[in-house]
Amino acid sequence: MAEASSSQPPRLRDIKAVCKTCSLNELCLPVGLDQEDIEALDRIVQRRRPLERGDSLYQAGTTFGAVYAVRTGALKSTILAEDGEEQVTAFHLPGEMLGLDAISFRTHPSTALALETSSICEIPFEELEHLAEQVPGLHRQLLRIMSKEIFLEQEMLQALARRTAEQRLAILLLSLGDRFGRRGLSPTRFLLPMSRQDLSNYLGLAPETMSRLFKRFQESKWITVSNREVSLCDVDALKALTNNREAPLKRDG
Amino acid sequence: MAEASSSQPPRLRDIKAVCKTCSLNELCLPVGLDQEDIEALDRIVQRRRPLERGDSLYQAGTTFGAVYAVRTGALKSTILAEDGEEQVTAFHLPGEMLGLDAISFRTHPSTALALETSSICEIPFEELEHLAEQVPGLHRQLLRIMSKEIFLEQEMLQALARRTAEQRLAILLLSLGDRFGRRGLSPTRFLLPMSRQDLSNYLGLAPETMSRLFKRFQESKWITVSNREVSLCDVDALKALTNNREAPLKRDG
DNA sequence: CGGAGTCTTGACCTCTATCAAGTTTTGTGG
DNA sequence: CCACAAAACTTGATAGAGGTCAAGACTCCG
Repeated sequence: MAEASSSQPPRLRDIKAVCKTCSLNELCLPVGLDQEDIEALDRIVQRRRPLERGDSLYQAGTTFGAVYAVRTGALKSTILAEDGEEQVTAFHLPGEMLGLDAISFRTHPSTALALETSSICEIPFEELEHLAEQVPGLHRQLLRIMSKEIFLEQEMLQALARRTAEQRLAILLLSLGDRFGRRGLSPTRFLLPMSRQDLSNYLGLAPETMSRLFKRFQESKWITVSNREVSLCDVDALKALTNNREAPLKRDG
Repeated sequence: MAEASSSQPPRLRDIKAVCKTCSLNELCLPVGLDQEDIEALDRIVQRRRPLERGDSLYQAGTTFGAVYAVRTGALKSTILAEDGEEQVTAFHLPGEMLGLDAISFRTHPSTALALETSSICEIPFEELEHLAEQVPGLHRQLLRIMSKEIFLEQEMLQALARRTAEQRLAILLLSLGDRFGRRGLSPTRFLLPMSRQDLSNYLGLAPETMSRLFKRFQESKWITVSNREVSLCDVDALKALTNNREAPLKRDG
């Protein structure tokens, strides 16, 4: 993997490092931004001091001012349901953007919390729009990114909504692996940044069910789990699970 | 309710009529488009010949060229799950837009089918983007609309994902009423444009469950149903249902 | 009037939530 | 580094929501 390195200003390197596979990357590449444009984009990206576990990047209800990209660490988005329960609506891994859901109402509908120590890039939205007005193609690229981001999340939700608990877990594990894989990490062996509770909450399951699922998955030799360390041993089996609605789980032992 | 009427060119009236409450309306109003801009926007909007029940507006996999607004009638969006099952992902009522999910990949991820005879406005996306480049503010308005559209759908999915069957139905009925209400129709008494099967499919339930739910809702005096004719008799009760996760359904008789 | 499709109803059974203990891990202060 | 408390996680037993299967009843059309 060739790394662009020394011939570029440091901030730019950051963007590339952070956003190799994330939307920001797409901001630069397909619209043919030249070096100058990229530097302009780079100039508006702010580094923030790292968040500690439990810190919030933004709170639901606060005014929207920027979108964000995760450099390292992980965050969760949560909303407060009408009944007062907290609901995890998304996990954000390195290279991914968050805060896009606030664009329309100029208010964050969700709260973003760091699951572990995380460093974040902040992209002030005013300035991004301003820049986009000057750079042809950047604006439509923004549209495209948003549409995609949203489409993918929607797809995920759809997927989760009608599937059994075990299919949901399979889908999520594969998704996490895939996303870690894009960042150059192992797609089959990773540390879960989130607790079982966050996981089960996200998947719409009881924590107890999560626990039993992990156990079953392990007994079926599909994965290995130890606390937050996960290995996907039989990716094909997991994928097979997600496809057909039948095949509820047959232990052939 | 004052109606703007005769002082405007006919096509423009169409837009206003079609999009009184839909995103297109938002395209015009908040960014301060002047008459000239609105006419330019109006000029790119195409009328299509009406779709009959079962006709498709676009098929999944086909190239994206335009976004659409429903003038009259109703449509459903469906995707083909990996297992070959059709999944209803959305209903589109008069005044609402569809096709936005195709922007990022330039390919329609879903198929749009008319549930009844429907007339549709087509807005070629190329031209819309072109226009947006010339009209300051229109582009960011586009962003906002997309973000909102998507946020709302996401919210709906989230809502459905973790709720009981009966909460899902309550949410959907209220949503339909609300949407009909925005179009000037009764929010409490309307004809369902979709079959029970489509309904249950959309809500992620078995058709049999839908049937039983309608029965229970009726027994509880919350609604009246006769075939596709629905009356919401106790909106408060329905709303109460959607809020708390407890209160599974107590018939106090 | 008849036949296809849609909707309803009933019986049954599985999946997953819930309740209730245990057990392990994590975090804090000595 | 250890001890202890507080979380987090696991495990078992139980019950209920909702899926599935199988008939049966309407509806919509020609």
